Amino acid sequence: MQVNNVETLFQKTLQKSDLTAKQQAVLSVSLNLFAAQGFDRTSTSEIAQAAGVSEGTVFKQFKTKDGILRAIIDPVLDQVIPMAATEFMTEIDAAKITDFESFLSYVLEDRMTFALENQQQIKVFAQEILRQPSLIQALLNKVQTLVTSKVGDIFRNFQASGQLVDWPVSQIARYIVGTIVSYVLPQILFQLDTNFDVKQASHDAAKFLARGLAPEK
Amino acid sequence: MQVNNVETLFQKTLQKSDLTAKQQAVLSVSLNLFAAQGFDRTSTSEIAQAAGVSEGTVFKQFKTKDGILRAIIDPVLDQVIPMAATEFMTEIDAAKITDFESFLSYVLEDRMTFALENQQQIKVFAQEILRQPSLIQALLNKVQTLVTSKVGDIFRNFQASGQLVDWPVSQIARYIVGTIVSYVLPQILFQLDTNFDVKQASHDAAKFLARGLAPEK
Amino acid sequence: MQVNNVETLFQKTLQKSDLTAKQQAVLSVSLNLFAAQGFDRTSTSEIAQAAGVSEGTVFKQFKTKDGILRAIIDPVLDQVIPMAATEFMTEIDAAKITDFESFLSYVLEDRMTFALENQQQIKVFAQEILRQPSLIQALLNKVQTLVTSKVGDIFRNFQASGQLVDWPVSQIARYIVGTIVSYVLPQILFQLDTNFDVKQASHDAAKFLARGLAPEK
Amino acid sequence: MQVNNVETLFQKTLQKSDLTAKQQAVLSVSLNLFAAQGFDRTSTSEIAQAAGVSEGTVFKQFKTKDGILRAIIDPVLDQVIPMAATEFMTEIDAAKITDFESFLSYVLEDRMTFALENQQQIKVFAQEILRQPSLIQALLNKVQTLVTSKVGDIFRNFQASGQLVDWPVSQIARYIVGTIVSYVLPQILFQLDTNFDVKQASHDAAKFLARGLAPEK
DNA sequence: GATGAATGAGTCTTCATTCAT
DNA sequence: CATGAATGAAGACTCATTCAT
Repeated sequence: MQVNNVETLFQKTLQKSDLTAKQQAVLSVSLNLFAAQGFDRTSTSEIAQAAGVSEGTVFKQFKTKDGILRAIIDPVLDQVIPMAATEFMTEIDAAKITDFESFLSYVLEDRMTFALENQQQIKVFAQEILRQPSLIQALLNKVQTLVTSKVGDIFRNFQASGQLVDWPVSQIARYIVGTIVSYVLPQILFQLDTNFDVKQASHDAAKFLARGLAPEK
Repeated sequence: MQVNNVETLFQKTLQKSDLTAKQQAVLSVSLNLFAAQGFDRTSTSEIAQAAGVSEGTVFKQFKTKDGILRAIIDPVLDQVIPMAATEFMTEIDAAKITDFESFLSYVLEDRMTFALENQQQIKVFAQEILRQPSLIQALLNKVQTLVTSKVGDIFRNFQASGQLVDWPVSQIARYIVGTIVSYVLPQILFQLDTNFDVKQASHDAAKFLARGLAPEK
Repeated sequence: MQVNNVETLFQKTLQKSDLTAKQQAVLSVSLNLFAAQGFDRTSTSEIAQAAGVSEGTVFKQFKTKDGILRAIIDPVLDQVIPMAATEFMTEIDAAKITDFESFLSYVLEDRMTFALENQQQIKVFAQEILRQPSLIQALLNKVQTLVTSKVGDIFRNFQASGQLVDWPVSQIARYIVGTIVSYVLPQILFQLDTNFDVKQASHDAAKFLARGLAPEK
Repeated sequence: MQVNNVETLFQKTLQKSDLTAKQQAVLSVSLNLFAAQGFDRTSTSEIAQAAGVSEGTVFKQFKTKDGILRAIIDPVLDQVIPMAATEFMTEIDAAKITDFESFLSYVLEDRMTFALENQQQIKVFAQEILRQPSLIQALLNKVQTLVTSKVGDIFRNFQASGQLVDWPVSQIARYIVGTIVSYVLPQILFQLDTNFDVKQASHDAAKFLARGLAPEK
């Protein structure tokens, strides 16, 4: 399993861009500060100081404070997420898993790991979504064409093989996502970076979901 | 079923307090503004204007802007939530539901309705939690003593009657809460106040949960 | 002769308005600073300091720096100028001067005195006009209806009595204004507040104009 | 009649100087921007962009922003104006005009054309003079030695031939300049580049001035 | 000579908070 | 208790200027 780390991909995106080392530092520092204390509670002078640059430098590149936020969010939305989604779909295909519970276990572990490894970005996104819910639509749009059809196919396969109940795709997806969130959100909120056993958690959750989503006898 | 509406309870709490009409207006307006645009993006002058009072009045009673936030959150935390929890527990007892799926259906409908009727407060809480996760601990602490034992008892009853799998209480609760959230969060974020069928949703979710949490054969 | 002093009228306008003493100080100080060193070269902190108020006070009332400028220019445009024009017209009527050169002498002295007594406002206006010539149109519009017809009547009277050449009103006015400007502008620019003899100047200029504008034999 | 165009002379001066093409572009662009929107409202980065050079280049040659302004004003003051004045004086001499009104007509047309063809420079000068009236003294000083004596001679000639009233030179000059300004200033301010008939205007004004300045009978 | 990233002092503006009336 | 003018610290942002490449 090769989980996609947005952070890593994000860094690569940065380096590909023509940003100088200082500008990259600004973005990197801003991400951390925004995640830790929120966009509104982070001042540009704070960013400048933490990045070791002058305040003018911050604005030279990003024009406005919102520009910094966009410079963090947009590439994730435009490049990282689609890239990660593609990789994820490819993996699933390659894994050729025919047992639904194993499939779930695989998916859950992958996505939980993904979420835990990208807590910062997720926190920034979460804050942003609270004040601008349209963002989630933008995010969904990016993934939709790719995922929807693919996920639909997979679900239909499992339904055909008698392992998945005949409910709408959206409903099934809802329960799966809800379950992932129920594990991941507390971790992110409380920074319980300690001994969270992803393997155990995904195994438990897969068992629960597999049975809740088994076909009605 | 008598769902507890925080808003109503909140208003009652206000009236019991010795706040003047203007002070109550300040709190009421603040709640709406905080929910709609966030605490940091709401200025005290905006509050004053919307409440139809002078800027000085806003501070007369609450001392600071944070004081307003606390005046909104604390009573909910200290009085409303416990009160609601107590009522909820009493209801459950009174309902004397012995069928687990029916029980779930009842609980889910009740809590979904509760959440949908208190979107404002929940949004303010959500924002506040993102920047101060300890709040969730405070909230849990308030409910814990009351709920934990009670919920534990209930779960153990259903386990004893062979309707509920023998997993830890926390894990079972996690799945139930996760499922509720998966229905309620999108509604709150996107303000889809239109035709959301709580009855249908709780019925579907109850079925899913009942099977996912059925004892292993 | 009762020359209208914009400054005095301006002060009266201020006092009639509901501005506090501090806000009036802000306007008064701004007028002087803008005149002395230009709008762009005057910082709001400089204004605050000179007015003996905090910087916040400056913005409390006028919202923006441009708001201060408008608070200086607009009342002059909307109230003072029309008022002054009316008074001026009334005076001319009352004077019942039938000799054209005497009339010119009277008018020139009056307007020169007016200009010299309101150097500050004129300087601010001049600067503003250079970057926003439409202002002059606004000014003309205020005075036009009142003055045009009146001035036209007067000129036509003098033409009828054979004392004024039969040129278009606009051309005649142009020469008169140009002559006034040729005396007044240097005074304002160089602050030669010393011994400028308005009486002598207006007498000389009146003689020049009366002959230049005498009917062709 | 060969009217002197400062712009052309200015360009020649530039080319004579050892400025590179880029530096010349900076000056040329600065002149236009300063005239259009004022010195203070024009940023050096704006100049750099409009001139198609880097921000550093702007300062390489002229050291400071004020340096650019001086690089525009000084050559005009030091070389262009004197050169133009000399040419003008030579022309007048060569024209050998003995009729005062014809003389005025010639001079007025020449200077009006000059002013209209150099609106940009004049606007920059006007702005600069408002904040630094000493500039006008500098300008006068440049022209004075040359013009004063010459103009004095010419006036005295016309006075001797009984065509010009016996007033001080400064007063006569004042009326002539005032009349020119009364025609030219509105044109420059309102950019009425359309059909302004210089010939007609100078003819009208010459007639007015000739009579206003005729000797007293 | 030319570049443009970097600088940091300075600008306008906002806002929570105070206090005399 | 209520008012709203006043405060001043802090914020986002601009811009002339420098300097290493």
